[in-house]
Formats: sequence, C-alpha cells, structure tokens
Amino acid sequence: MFKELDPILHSQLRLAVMSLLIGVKEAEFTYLKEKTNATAGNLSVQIQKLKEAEYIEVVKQFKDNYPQTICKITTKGIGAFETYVNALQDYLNIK
Amino acid sequence: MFKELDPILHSQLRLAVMSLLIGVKEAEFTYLKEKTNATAGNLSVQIQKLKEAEYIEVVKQFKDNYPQTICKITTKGIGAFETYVNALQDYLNIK
DNA sequence: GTAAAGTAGTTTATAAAATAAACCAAATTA
DNA sequence: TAATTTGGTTTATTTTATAAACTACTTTAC
Repeated sequence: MFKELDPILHSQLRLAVMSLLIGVKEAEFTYLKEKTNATAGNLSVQIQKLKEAEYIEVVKQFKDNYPQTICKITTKGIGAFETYVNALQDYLNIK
Repeated sequence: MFKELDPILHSQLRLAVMSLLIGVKEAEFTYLKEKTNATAGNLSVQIQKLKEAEYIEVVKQFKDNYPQTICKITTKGIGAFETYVNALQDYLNIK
C-alpha cells in the first residue's frame, strides 16, 4: 500500500532544489537560494547531502572574482526523483 | 514559487494515517498500524501529534475487554490535507 | 490458580534531520 | 583603511523520527 518515501528527497528544501534542477539541469547556489528562500547555511548543508547521495553534481569555481557553486542533477537523481513522486501518489489519494 | 509544506503532514507516517482516514473517516489504532506497517510506539506518538494539531479526533474505549483507540479525521484535518497536497504539486513538477 | 504468552497500547531514550547562528575569506564601496 | 557585501562553510541547537522498554491488562495452557 504505502511505499517507503526516500528520506533524502522527503525534505522540503532538498525536494525544492531537486525540483528546480530537474527543470534547468544546472543552477548556481545563489539562484537556488533565491528561488527556495532558504538560508545559505541550510542550503549548503542540503546540497552536500544531495551530493553525497549522488543525486547532484557540484562544481566549485570562481566567477568575476567571487566563488561560485554550480549544481547539476545526475541520472541517478532524476531516477530517484521519479520514484519518489510515484511513491507519493499512494499517500495523496490521487487515483 | 514553493509554498510551505505543513510540517505536521510532511511526515511519512502521519501522512499515511491521514491518507487512510480521509478514505474511511474512522479507523482503529490496530487497523492503522497494520496498514502503515508502523511500530505501535511510533504510531502512538504520531497520532498524538495529529490530535494536538486537531487534524484528528481520538476516542479511547473498550471493546471485547481490550482497550480500543478510534481515530477520525476532522474538518480542519481535511482542509490541511488538501492544502498540503496542493502545495506539493509545485515541488513535483506536475504541470 | 498460576505461569507464560498475547493484545493494545504509552512512555522514555536515542538517533537523525532541519534549522539557525556564528564564522571565514575574499571583494567591493565609502 | 574601515565598513559592508558576496558567497559561502562550520558548528550548535532544536525538532523529528524511531526504537526500545514498559504498563496494564486478557487469554490460554498447564
């Protein structure tokens, strides 16, 4: 009846980040921060968790003298997201 | 863009309980435990939280000599569930 | 009738997660 | 050159989720 909900994705901020990345395929830390209204600290932690899970790739570089963190969803991440959305259907009574 | 996800509902077990209660309108503790595969302890705690939030009503009585806990969703609970489901759409990219 | 096992939970303790606050390093602006 | 801003990270605190232990019976088996 109720499938397990991937705990990595069942988090408001991480889910929002994944949702954004699915759309754009690549995004800056600052962009994600703005779109999600998260604090930088929280976002930093959650991005690391998504990276550890290999749901996203993170590249750190410099742009116009400032550090820049770029995030990109992985194939694994896309799959996990789809599985999560699917599992959720059971909970939402979307028949 | 991303609405707040009600933290009371954004929990796997509490969401499952609410999902079940929306369907049947009234259910025993043991039924919920069986359907959700939760441990009794976990379920007990989560039911109390739903009750404190006034998303469900809980009646304790005896049936065939044994204690029986009956849960019933409230109007407030139904509203909260619908709001939650709605908010989630943004995160799931269901266009 | 009493010991063992089962029912239906609750309470307490522990682990994991989310969040906020503090901090760091460098760049910019005044 | 001091203050402020950018773009973060790290650490500490609070909140959640979960598991383990416990309570209060009832039923079954001897």
